[in-house]
Amino acid sequence: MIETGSRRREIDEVASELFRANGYAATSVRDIAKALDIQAASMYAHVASKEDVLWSIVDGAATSFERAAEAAEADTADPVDRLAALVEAHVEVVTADPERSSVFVTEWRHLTGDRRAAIASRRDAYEARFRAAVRDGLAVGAFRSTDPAVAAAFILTALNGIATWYRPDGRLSPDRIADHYVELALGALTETTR
Amino acid sequence: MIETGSRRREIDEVASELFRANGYAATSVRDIAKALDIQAASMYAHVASKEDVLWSIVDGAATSFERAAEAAEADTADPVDRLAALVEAHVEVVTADPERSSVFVTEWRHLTGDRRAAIASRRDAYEARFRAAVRDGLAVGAFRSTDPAVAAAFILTALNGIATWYRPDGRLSPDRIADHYVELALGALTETTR
DNA sequence: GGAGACTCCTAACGATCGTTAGGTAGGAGT
DNA sequence: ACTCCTACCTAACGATCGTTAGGAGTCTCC
Repeated sequence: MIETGSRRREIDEVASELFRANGYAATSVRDIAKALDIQAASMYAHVASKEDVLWSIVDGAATSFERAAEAAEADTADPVDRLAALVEAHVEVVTADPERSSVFVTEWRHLTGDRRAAIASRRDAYEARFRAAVRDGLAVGAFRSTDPAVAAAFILTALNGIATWYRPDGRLSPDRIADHYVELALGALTETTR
Repeated sequence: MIETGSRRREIDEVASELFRANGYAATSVRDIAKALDIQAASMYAHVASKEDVLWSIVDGAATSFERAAEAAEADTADPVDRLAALVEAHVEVVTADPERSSVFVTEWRHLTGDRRAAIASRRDAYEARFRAAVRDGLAVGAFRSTDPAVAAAFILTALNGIATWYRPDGRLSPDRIADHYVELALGALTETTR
């Protein structure tokens, strides 16, 4: 077998940090091994290939986002509340594991073949949740007239940016960031007094 | 000399496309040369190193953003109008050259030494323009109470996302995108009726 | 105490990387 | 005619890449 052991998890952790800091292509297997104080060849007792490490990280992050979004949508019927819950859930996932999230957002394109296609469509399905919330909000007259695709892209890219700059020891707690982003995202869509 | 000739500009164009599509680290000098139908070694008649190509692209893009922001700020005294002008200018620069802009946003970290530090501080100065507009808008009571740093990051990362998905032959014209984003960005900050 | 899983080692493979050396052909300016 | 410049070539350099082969300790469970 090749997928067991706690070492496997350490590899993902260390690799996430390196991939976020330097990018997947600029990080060598020897870099990851060095951070674990082992030889590069020893990596292959735990992993079949470098791309497998990326896949494991990206797949795990994608699953986290999907599960959080599902839970957020489950107990909110109102479109506005649903969008707020989606934003909050996204912030929570990102801040809970910024390395993994950042790699998911920026490095998934280095996957090849079926895996890349699978992530591309899962990303699209995830974005569709936001588009649907915007569309439904428009339908009930809660949001100012706008293009759902543009609005969803606006909000989602803003959310993904958090993965780049967030640091656990920073000035802002995950909760405060979530509050801010919910306010900003909903504010962008609701009627203004101007 | 090494910096003249129109071939030099073609290198930047082709390299921008490849860097945006595959990333700097995953793009070889031979890839760029192949797209120009020349040998890899022939690249070095025009360019001193691979990093020089990245620098030329990133420096050019940074200058474009700086100039556009300066012009946008020049003829707008009101903070709200100024933020709107900054957003509009940013969208214009991105849509005018999405490849270059995308490389600027995502690949600048592969620069090394002084160049990397210089771009980091220029990026920060650029972001400071947005923070200042938000802060000034708060001061005159035009914006809902918020954290200027968070709000600026929110808007800027949303703006930078355009570089990733925008295609000149897409559904939306640069003008329509600019209008949408101005509306969304200002809406995020101004008082709502809720 | 033997088996099997887990972890890591040294050594090396072929491929590809950025880059340099040295040379050639054609055009422009004198 | 001569020289310079631009633009490209072939050939090759040392380094580094992801990965494989083959072996060996340590641990747990029967």
